[in-house]
Amino acid sequence: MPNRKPTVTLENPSVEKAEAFVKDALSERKALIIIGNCSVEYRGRASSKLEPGERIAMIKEDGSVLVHRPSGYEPVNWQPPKCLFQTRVTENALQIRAVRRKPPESVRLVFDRVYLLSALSLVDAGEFSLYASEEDMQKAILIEPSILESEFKPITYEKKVEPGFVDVYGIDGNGKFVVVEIKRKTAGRGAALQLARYVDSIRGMVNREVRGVLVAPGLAKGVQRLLTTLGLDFKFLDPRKCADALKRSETKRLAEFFKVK
Amino acid sequence: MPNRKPTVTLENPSVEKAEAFVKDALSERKALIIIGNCSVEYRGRASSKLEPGERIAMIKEDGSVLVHRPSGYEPVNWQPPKCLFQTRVTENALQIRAVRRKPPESVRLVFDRVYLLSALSLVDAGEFSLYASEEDMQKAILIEPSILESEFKPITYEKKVEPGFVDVYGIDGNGKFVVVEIKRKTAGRGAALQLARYVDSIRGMVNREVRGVLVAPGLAKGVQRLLTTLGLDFKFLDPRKCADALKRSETKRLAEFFKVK
DNA sequence: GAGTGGATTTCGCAT
DNA sequence: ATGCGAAGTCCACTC
Repeated sequence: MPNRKPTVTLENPSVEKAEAFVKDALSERKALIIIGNCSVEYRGRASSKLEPGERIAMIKEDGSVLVHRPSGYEPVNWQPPKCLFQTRVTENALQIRAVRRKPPESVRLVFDRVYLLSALSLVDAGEFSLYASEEDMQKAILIEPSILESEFKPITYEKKVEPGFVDVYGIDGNGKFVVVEIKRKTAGRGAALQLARYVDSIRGMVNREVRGVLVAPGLAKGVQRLLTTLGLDFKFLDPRKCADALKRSETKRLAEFFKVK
Repeated sequence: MPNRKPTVTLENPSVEKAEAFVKDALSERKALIIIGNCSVEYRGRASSKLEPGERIAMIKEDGSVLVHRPSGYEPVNWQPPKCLFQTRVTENALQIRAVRRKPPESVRLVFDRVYLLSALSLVDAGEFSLYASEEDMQKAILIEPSILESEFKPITYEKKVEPGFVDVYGIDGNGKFVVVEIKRKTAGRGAALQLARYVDSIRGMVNREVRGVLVAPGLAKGVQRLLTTLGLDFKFLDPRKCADALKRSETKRLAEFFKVK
């Protein structure tokens, strides 16, 4: 397509022009942005009424609908994908009804004024990848302990109150007790000191040698040295790798493992 | 403001023009829509990377950010309100960073092409009211049984598998057992027949007279007659009224009542 | 400020 | 198709 136009825009159209434009865009399965003064009614699992005001409405290619106020992260009204649309002009207002079955519900937008209308033909094949959160890193280690170190056997795990730390306890190949401290970002001095405290407190409780391992995708400057001083180990672990490990493990096994939680 | 302009729009601006426009809009706390080819990176509780593609980005007056692909109800990337922004041009691309503390996270949008840019000064004071869902109607009756009928005492309630029906059981002022069938919309023949079946099955289990009451904001044509034939009662109950009842009852009491669930 | 429960949750995955 | 659990859930409200 040499002459594709990603956006076709109309400013301050008459209600009639807007109707034609919207009908056209919807029939071509284009995404649509409508900015104007509107009221909204919803009927379905619940009901709602939104008194007139200036908002941003978005209809997407898959038939989802979003009505956004000028503030707030969440849409004030919406409809999930696969809606069917009905557009018409009533009492000099542009009316759009979005209906879906299962569950049966509908949203009706009534614009008495349209400021901006834009039909979008967007091409988006970009891959989206979400890397592991801290909790996921913990999961990955529990499921595939070898990503920490070969022969490592996790015993128990714990979710700490303090943000930024999630722990795993286990036994290493030499029978030593291992305390694992996980950090999803570059670990600073605080992480090392925190871990040192845990190791110390556990030394008094366990009848074995105790090792401390700091797990993170990187170390801040000087922390490596601090770790050595404190007698702690460090294991480089990229969240991406954890994400991979989680993907590898069948979800089933994962679910079973964590349903105790 | 006699000459307010709700939307100021720029089509296919150069990256430099876009930068100036965005900085301006952000400094004036305007809402902003940016449509173009972009990649997105997120770092925070987790991390994510979104490869380039054509998307709709929205920055709202409260500093929330939404990045929408042309399909899907949910934003692919986002940031809740109260973000701080940083805008600049790097390698001929418009870069916008939205940062927030607590939790510390950031989203970076990089547009190498902007198709449409619109700064919005929207006025939206319209009130939003959400009326009761079917479950809410049930709650309302349990909390304030008098909205069903005076002297009604709920005993137990049940959430049915079938969509569209939620039940309450109780005793009325004459000591009769009452089966309540709730419907949030105009009740049809099916509702009446369904209720009749329940009443019948319960008559065999309870050592009292059993009444059936259909609760709904309206009846389809001919259903009133059917109810009479089946010996069932009808109670008009507007979801709005239930919503009011819920609002009246302190949330505390409500929470306590339903934490058993 | 942290913890808790609800949502027109939505979404994905297993049954 | 249905049900169950997770989410960068978000959000409102209690402690």
